[in-house]
This record gives sequence, C-alpha cells and structure tokens, in this order.
Amino acid sequence: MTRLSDRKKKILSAVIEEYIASAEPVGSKLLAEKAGLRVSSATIRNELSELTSLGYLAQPHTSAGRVPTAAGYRLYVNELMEQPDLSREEAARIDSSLAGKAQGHEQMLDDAGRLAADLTDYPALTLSSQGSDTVRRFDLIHVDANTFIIVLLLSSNQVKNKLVHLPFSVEEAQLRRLSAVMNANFCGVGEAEITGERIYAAERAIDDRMGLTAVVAGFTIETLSQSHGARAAISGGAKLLRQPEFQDPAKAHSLMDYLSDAAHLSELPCDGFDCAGGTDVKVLIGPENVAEELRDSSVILAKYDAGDGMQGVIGVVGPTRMDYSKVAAKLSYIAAGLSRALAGNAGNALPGFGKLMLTEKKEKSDS
Amino acid sequence: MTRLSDRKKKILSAVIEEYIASAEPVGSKLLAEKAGLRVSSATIRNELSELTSLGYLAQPHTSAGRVPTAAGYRLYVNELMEQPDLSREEAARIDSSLAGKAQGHEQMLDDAGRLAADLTDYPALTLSSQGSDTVRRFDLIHVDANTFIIVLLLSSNQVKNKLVHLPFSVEEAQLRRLSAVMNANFCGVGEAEITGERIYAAERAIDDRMGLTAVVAGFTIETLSQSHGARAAISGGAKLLRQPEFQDPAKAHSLMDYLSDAAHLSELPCDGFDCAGGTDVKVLIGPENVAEELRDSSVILAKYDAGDGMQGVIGVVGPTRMDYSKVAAKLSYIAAGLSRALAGNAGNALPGFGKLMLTEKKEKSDS
DNA sequence: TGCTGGCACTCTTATCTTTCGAGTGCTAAT
DNA sequence: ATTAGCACTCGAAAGATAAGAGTGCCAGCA
Repeated sequence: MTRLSDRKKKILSAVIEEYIASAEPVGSKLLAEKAGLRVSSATIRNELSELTSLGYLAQPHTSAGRVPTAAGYRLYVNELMEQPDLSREEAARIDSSLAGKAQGHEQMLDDAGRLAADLTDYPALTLSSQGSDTVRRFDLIHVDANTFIIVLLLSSNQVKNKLVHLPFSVEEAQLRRLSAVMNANFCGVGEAEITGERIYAAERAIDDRMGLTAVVAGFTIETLSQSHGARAAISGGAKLLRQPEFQDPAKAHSLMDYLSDAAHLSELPCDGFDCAGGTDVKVLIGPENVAEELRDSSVILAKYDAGDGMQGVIGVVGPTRMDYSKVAAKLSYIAAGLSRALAGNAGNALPGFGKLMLTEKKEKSDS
Repeated sequence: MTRLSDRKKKILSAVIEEYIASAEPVGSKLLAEKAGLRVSSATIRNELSELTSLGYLAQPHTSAGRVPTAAGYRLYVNELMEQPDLSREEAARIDSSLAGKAQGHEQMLDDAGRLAADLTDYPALTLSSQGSDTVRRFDLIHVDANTFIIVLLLSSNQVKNKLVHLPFSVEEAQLRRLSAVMNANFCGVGEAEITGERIYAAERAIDDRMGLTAVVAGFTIETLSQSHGARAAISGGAKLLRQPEFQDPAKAHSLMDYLSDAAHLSELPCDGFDCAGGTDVKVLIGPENVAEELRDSSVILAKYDAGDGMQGVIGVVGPTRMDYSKVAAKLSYIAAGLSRALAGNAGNALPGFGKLMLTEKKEKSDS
C-alpha cells in the first residue's frame, strides 16, 4: 500500500519534523530551503498536494501550510523516522536516577515517572498491571498483648505489612499457630481462591474463636486485589500547559482531568507491543486512542518487566505533534532500566551499603 | 484600628461575597439591589469610595466596579464572615470517605487530599510534617539463606519494611542476635543519634563481620529521615484551570509547576494556627504568601493531629477570590476527621473486619 | 514528461477605529 | 445624610482595513 516515491517520503518526513519543532503549518517555500532536496518550491507544492490527497497531510485552511494527519504520523512512526540513540548525558542521567536507591516497587515507579516527565517535558504515566500476585510467606509479629503486625512477603518480592490493634489480647503462641496455618494453606494461592470456606477451615484448624484468621486473610485479600488491580499514576501534568496546543484552558482541563483519574489510565491498552523498531514501545496517535479525551493527543508507552512475570507500562501523553523518535528512545531506555532495577532486585550492592547511608545522613545534618 | 460603621461592614461583605460568586467587579447598582440595605446606589457609591481609600477595595480601572484587596479579604476573613456549618450531606460524605478503610498513614492522607480537592474544587495539598520519629521495635524475618526482611515499628505506629538480599548466607540465629542488639541500642533513638560509633559498637557486640548491622541501621536512618522530612503531595491540580483567574495558561502553568514540586509545599508555614474562629484553620491571602508564585493566590490550611505528637496539614490552593468560609469549614471538618482516624487508629472495628473484606472481594470478582 | 518561475486568488491574523455600555464622581436638591 | 441626575472615563466588543503567507495553476523550458 505504501508506494511512496523516495522524494515524497523525504518531504513527508521534513514536514513532520518541521511541524514537530515549530507547531505551525509548514509551507512549500520553507521546505524547499530546508529539506535537502534540490528542487523548487513549485515542485514541492505539487508533491504536497499529492500527499494531501493521499491523506498524509492536511491544511487547516486553503491558504495555509500543511499539517500532518494521524495517518501521516503513523506512516512516519512506522517507516520513516529513525530511532536516534540517546546522548551519553541523557543515558547517564537516566542510569543514575534509577540506580540511585533501591527502594520499593511503587516508589521506584513514581521516580521513574517523574524522570520520564522531566526528560520529555510531557506528563508521564505509569501503570503496573502486575499479573496475579500471591503470598509467598506469612509472618505475624507479636508487639504487645493487643497488637501484632502482619507481614506478607509476596511472590513479586514486595513486602506488605499492617499493624493490627485488637480489642482483646492475644498470645504469641496463638500467633505462631495462626501464621503456621496461613503458611500451610494460603501460600501461592491467588486472591480468587481465598474463599470463605478455606478461611473457615483454617479458622477451625487452630480453633480460632476471635476471627484472627479472618483478619489476616482479609488483609491478604485486600493486598492481593490492590496489587492485582493496576496501579496507575501521573506526574508532571503541569507540563501540558507548555504545549501550544493546550493554550486553550478548556482543552487542557479536559485532558488533565481525564489523566488525573487513575481509573482512566488503567484502561489504556497494554498489549500488542511490537511496532516502532522492535523495542517494546507502542505509539497511539490521536484518533487511534479509544478515549474521547485523548483523541487529539498521542500516547507513547513503553513496557517494562518487573520480574516474576509481572510487567507494567511507563509512558507519556502529549499533543499529536510530539517528537516521537526522541520520546520513544527515552522511554524505551527508562523502561529497560526499570526492568533491570526491578527484576534484578536481588543485586543490591550490599557491601558498603551501610556506609553509604551514613555519609548521606551526614550531609543532611550539615544543611 | 478597625472602626468601620456597620453599614460599611455590610457593604464590604456584600462586595466580597458577590465577587466570590461572580468573579467580576461589582458595582454600586447591583449592591443597592442585592444587599439588604435600603439606600440608593449613590449612597453606596460614597461608601465604596471610602472603603477604597481605606484600602479594602480597589478598582481595576476608573470605570469599573470594585474588587476586594488583600486587606479587604483579610478583614472579611478575620471579622466579617460567618463560619457556616456543613450541610448534613457533606458532613456525611466526608465521614464515610474517611471511615471507609483503615489503611496506612500515607494512603489515608492521599485519600483525604483527593476528598478535599473534590469537595472544594480546588487543588488540595497535604503535608505531614511528622515530628521526629523513632523506632519502637526491630524485627528481622529470616526468609531463606540469603534473604531476610527488616520490619520497623515506628513510634508513630507506622510499620516499614525492606526485603534484603545478601550475597552471602545468614542464619536465623544471627538475625535473632542482631535484632536483639538493635532493639537494645536503637529503640526510641532519633535519626540524628544513630551515629557511626554506635553502629560500630553494636556491630562489635554481636561480632558482626558482614556489615549486617550497618544494613539494618542504614535502612533505619533512611526510613526515619524520610518520615522526618515532611512528605508533601498535591491532588486535583487540574481544577485550577476551571477558575477564571487561571484562564491565562502562563499563570496556571507557573502555579501548577510550583505546586507540583513537593519541596515547595513543605516550605509553607505550618505554625500559628489560631485565626478564623478558633478552629485550626489558617488562611494565607495573596501577598501574605512568601513564595512569589503564590502571590496572587490564597492558601487555606487546616491542621490535623496524627497522634503521638505528630501532626500535619491539609489545605487547598486557589485564587484569592475563594469562598473562604465554605472552604475553611470543609477543611476543618476533614482535618478533624483525619485526626480522629489517625489518632484513634487503635479503634479498628475489628469484629467483622474479615467478613467485610470478603464481601468487598466478592463484588470485585463480579464486575 | 517533469521541473520551474510567475501570478492571481484565498484566507487568516494583526491592527486600528468605532461604538456601546457599565460605572464612577460630582453637584444640586431634598 | 441621602438622593437623583448628568457628564465623563475607560474597557470590551464589533467592524473595517491592511498585510502576508501560501496555494493552485499555467505556460515555458530541459
């Protein structure tokens, strides 16, 4: 289908790149000067005219320059654009930002989102659609007569906890029995299979009359369902306002409002990552988006791997006029780094860790 | 100083309330009709003129109505406005929103922020300037030969954890010794006092040659410093764009950018809560703000108590033209609810908790 | 056949005027 | 002290004009 002459391709690319940079319709004259083609503006006009009737370009009004259509962007992204390598500095910045601290999953994601927003100057979104998690190990810590802590080690290597205050007292031995029965019955068990019956059975097995089993099981279900349902977040929303296409407050507001609802973000299609040069990057251009609010924006998503089969997505939202190549490269690199950091979680540089913290601390108390 | 005739007060209030509602300069004619005063517009013009020269009102240009100045708002907030009670529905909504789940400190705060933003239609900010926390109890859970979990119970009743992978193996007995020495030496100790020497001493006490003590101490320091430094967050930033005063994207952008940096939020003055009718609400009007970016906005803050001496602030940011009374009432109510939920953390309705979770779960799997 | 210069035409954007109206301040009368 | 009346000011909206950018097409040329 795509039987475009080399010259047409070149011109289309030039139009898109120029438009990405200037946000203004680009005309034949400019093209004749800037693009490396050694032809006159009249020739270019003819080509532009054809590209327009092919549906790759459009003109806002009769006497304006050309603007890429969604189809134009699509073609550009799929076939025309070249994926640039990141500059050393940028790569280094990403590396250091991600390598900084080995914190929890969520904080890491948040940081990555902020980083992506900073680097691309577009709002960044992160969603971890971590598959179905299970508990690998239960621990109950007896604090005092009425208090204990539930500690769950999940198969995704996350640790979750909850402090429980009781209106009655409980003994350490009881907790030991309880944790034993939880470990025996609910390790590796998915959220859906933690049924009332099984809880009841466990309850009876240790003769638990105070409903402690149900408390622990309840927290487990809550935790699993929470990490099962995709967590979504957005950062750097204010950056939208920098884009000329969002000078109209109504537009900006509609999009920002849409984005700030995590429920909407989770609806983004997180499968079918194969386009854009083999890397795990996906580009949704304007009307390709299902959500009405995203129809004149584009979304670029990169998949990362969180180890243990879990995966998530980090991406940015911007006007259709985005520097797809640069943004895709950055996101891809960030996603890769994230995968490394999360999957290779085991590789905490342990020696010297304590010292590191100490020196950091010193600096802080100075300031 | 404030020797205003009753009529002037009434007029000033009327101007402010009208302006709050309409966002447009208000003139003498409208006032003559709406305000309950039985005088003509000419009389009101005279009064307006005086209020203007007193500095409480200003006119954008010679032939426009009057607009309140910061001083006008201040007077209104301090003396004129009446604190309305919340409607039953609103109170109920806040109660149910806060009582919903008894989660962690941070999540609770996030939820409260979202609630405040939704209820007031202004961006909400939350900051927990939790004083200096200490560890109340250390636990180390042995997972497998190379892995253990650090569990810290803080004096604020928060529980923090970290999964540690080791490049060498460690025995359960070692961990027991380590936790004993940590508990003995670092319970109730502030971040600043966890010095290298003390860590070294502890290390020697249990003959720890692998630096495990440092690892645990490092995490402790990290945790304490993190919860010591105020955590700040913002939600509902998009709502700003709804306000007429932020139709100019540049203004909106400047403020939103400012707000999205947590570091800036923490700089808000969180002391001196005494104005506005005895409740713990503080109003910063326009130029009263130190930050340049907040100079033509107002901030309303309400203090909440997180138990154990810790406290935080929840508030909203909006144009100086804010419905101070309503917003203050809402924030105050939310803050009170938050205090109750956090301080009275002990009062988890325990019986039936497990069942509750189960039914919730059922609903989810249905959809 | 394909490219180029030239030229008339179109349509937006910016700028400048004009008009309209709301609101004021002042004065004279009650 | 309050009010009615009136001239005046000034911004916002509407209309008019001018400028400029870009197109499409045609005729001539390799």
